[in-house]
Amino acid sequence: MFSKSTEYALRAVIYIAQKSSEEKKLGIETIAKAIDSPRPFTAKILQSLTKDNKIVSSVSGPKGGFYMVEKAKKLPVWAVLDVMGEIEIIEKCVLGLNQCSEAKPCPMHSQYKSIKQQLIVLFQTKTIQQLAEDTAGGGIFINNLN
Amino acid sequence: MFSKSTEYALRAVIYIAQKSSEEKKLGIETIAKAIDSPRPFTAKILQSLTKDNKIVSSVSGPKGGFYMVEKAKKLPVWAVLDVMGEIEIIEKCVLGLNQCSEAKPCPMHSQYKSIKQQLIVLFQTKTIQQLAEDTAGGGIFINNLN
DNA sequence: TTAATTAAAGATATTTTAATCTTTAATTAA
DNA sequence: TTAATTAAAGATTAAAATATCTTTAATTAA
Repeated sequence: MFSKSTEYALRAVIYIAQKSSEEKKLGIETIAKAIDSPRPFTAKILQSLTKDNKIVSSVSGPKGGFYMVEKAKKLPVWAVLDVMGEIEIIEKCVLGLNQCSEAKPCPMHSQYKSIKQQLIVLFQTKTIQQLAEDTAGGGIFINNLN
Repeated sequence: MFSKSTEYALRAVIYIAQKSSEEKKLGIETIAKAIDSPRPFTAKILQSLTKDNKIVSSVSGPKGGFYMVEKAKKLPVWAVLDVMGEIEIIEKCVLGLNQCSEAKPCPMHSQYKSIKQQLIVLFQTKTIQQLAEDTAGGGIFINNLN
């Protein structure tokens, strides 16, 4: 459904939310290994999530790394999708029409509408922290290893 | 949700189902104009839908063009998605894990499962002909014009 | 048979996405 | 201050998706 960038972004924030705090920062090496993603590409993605410290925070130098503050962990998954520019993917018309709406619908519109709404609700209500907690419990994974 | 290729493919088959028959074939020019898509690219896409005459049929030469037989019009939208290689997009894990399953789920798995199932049912039950009929009725569109 | 018309096929070009690499800047601790 | 460590930034490369162009083959009608 989403781009590779977004998949890595989601896995990264779930991992960072689960393992980091202001006292315990994580290096890019550690993160990329944990979520099984290409290191330099993951670094690029984290840079965009770090803009304005909105989702991920970072500090350069020794003992530095990436981390998330409690407030950020409580953000919905939607916040990540928004930064990654994926909102449109969910919202846009199945047939790719520029303005497909109630007033001027495509033939899939009325059927897709309710499914789309469920996707939006899911991503807007589910928080990063909830996903991190699920993963911490065990038996739920965010990488391809094993 | 889908690639541009697939969006054009869906719009094209809906139009062809609505306007063509074995006696009335449609030129690529006509089709591309009707669905507001790039002509040569649309031709390429129709070529793949024409493979084995499974979905679209074609005849070269004067009075030739593209058309669909009644049996093909009754195919589900899923058949088009399959040819276009989009099944994976719907089925695959939200976080991009290679094998995300009941046995080894990602943290979005259980929540996304039911939405995914609805998408599958929608595309497997809705036929090309049904979409064509909706469009023929007026007030429902498959292009960006007007 | 010839000319016209149309799709098929294949080569090419452009754009976007994915990924890597190199240099710079920031921070820390010795 | 110096050396080590780490992310930031930007340049570069690679691959895939999107789009176009040109040539060939098939078909029809004059």
